[in-house]
Amino acid sequence: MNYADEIDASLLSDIRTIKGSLGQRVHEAIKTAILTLDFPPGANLRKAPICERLGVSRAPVSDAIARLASEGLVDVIPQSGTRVSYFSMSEIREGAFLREALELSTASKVAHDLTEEQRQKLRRNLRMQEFLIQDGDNVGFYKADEEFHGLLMEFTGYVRLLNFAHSVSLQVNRARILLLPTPGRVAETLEEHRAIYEAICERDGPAAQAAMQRHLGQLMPRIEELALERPHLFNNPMATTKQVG
Amino acid sequence: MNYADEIDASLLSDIRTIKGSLGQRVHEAIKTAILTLDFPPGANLRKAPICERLGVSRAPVSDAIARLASEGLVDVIPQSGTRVSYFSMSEIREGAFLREALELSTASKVAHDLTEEQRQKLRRNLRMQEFLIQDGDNVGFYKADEEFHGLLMEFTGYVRLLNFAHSVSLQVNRARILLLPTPGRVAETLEEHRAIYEAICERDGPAAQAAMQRHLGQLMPRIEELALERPHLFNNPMATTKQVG
DNA sequence: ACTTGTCAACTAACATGTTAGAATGTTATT
DNA sequence: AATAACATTCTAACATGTTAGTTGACAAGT
Repeated sequence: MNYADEIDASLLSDIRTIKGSLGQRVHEAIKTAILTLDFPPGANLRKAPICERLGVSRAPVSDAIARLASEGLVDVIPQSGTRVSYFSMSEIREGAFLREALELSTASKVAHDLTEEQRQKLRRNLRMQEFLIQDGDNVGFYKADEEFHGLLMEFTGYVRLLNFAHSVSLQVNRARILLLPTPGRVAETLEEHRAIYEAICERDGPAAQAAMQRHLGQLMPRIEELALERPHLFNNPMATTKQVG
Repeated sequence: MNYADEIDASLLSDIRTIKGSLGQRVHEAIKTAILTLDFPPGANLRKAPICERLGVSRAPVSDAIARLASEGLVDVIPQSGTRVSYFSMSEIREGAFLREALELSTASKVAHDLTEEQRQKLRRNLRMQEFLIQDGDNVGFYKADEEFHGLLMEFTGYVRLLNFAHSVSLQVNRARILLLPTPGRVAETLEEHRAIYEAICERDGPAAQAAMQRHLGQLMPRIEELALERPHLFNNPMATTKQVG
């Protein structure tokens, strides 16, 4: 009854290039493998091959697994084993809700106390987005998009907010990686960013929130589609894979 | 240069009464000691006395400390030691911001899709609050207050939201325990809860958010006062204790 | 007095051995 | 054939030994 859901530890990146303690390095390496689907949902995460591949003992690997469990990327079954967690629409919806909550409050606060210097940084970022679209650089645009939201959170003065937002939307982002970029979407995204920017510049908190809400509201419907197209990545894992090859 | 900031492991509760793995039990016991200030900010958290007191080896204690570190209750100094974290106004302000973000989105969503059954539960809770105030039961009121907010989050259908809210406001709550209940405050609180309830019943999302914001806005000013009254609990720990005995 | 360097003591981080519970396959029983 | 008892084999959880980096005290030099 083994669905070939064993991990291939050779897919783990070399931890010697990562900073921090061994525990942190191992955590980082496994996390990357999970997010890139090298370790697919449902895969059995066994310590022995990981230790062998990375050349470390079980202690730092246990440490890393504990971190992954607290992030929700793996499920530890007591006294039995550890498995890469399936995509869960309920978790993803919840993550999207939490992220929206944080982004809305962020937009409101930044609209309230934006400085001129901060405004210029946003302006520059938007110009960069324009350029990257014209250049057809989708990967670059993705990063600029992330940076736009990161800048807003940075401007709140709450230094932990950005990390927090990342952790709540981790499941959402894991699923988002699977979304193929649709042609017109980048241009729309830019327009939505512009609307947020303009509301903030006018110190209009509610308008900034509304614009942000419209922007974020675009994502979930596309992920809901994904769940129908590739059900084997989601729980319940009993669903058979017939549609997609 | 030791400011008598050594822990007294005998203050740890017996872990035999707690459920879960040893790691979870140890975590729970230490967490309680920190939140009750039995382990004061700045205290050196040494493994040996903890192991001795609880009758366990270092492994589950290390596990517990890792959890505490991820919650921000302790600071691990690599290769050196672990200390109970000081109260940090920046962390507390940030926690309050995050909690507000979650509570506002929660209030809005619940106002949107409240069922009659849910309305009745809120109604019952409010009646209980009234009774407890008349009864002079402050501790009971505190719990009913928590339950009120818990109910709202439960009604969103997002099962992890409540845990999340707890974790973000952990630092806020740790400080809140030190606030002495001021006489008129409970009655005011009840009024604020009522305003939230009524806005929600009228399906008025923005009004529910506004009422929630007024409610939550009462807390931080009192904590800011606390920071001035008892500076030795906060960083920086160099501040001398002269005012309070 | 004020650095600077050495050393001893302490601790987190890591490695490894041990225990006990869960899953799975096998056999015995009906 | 279905099922219940059993045994085998996993693994997480736990215990304990080892390593290496940090800290602080004290001594020596300025």
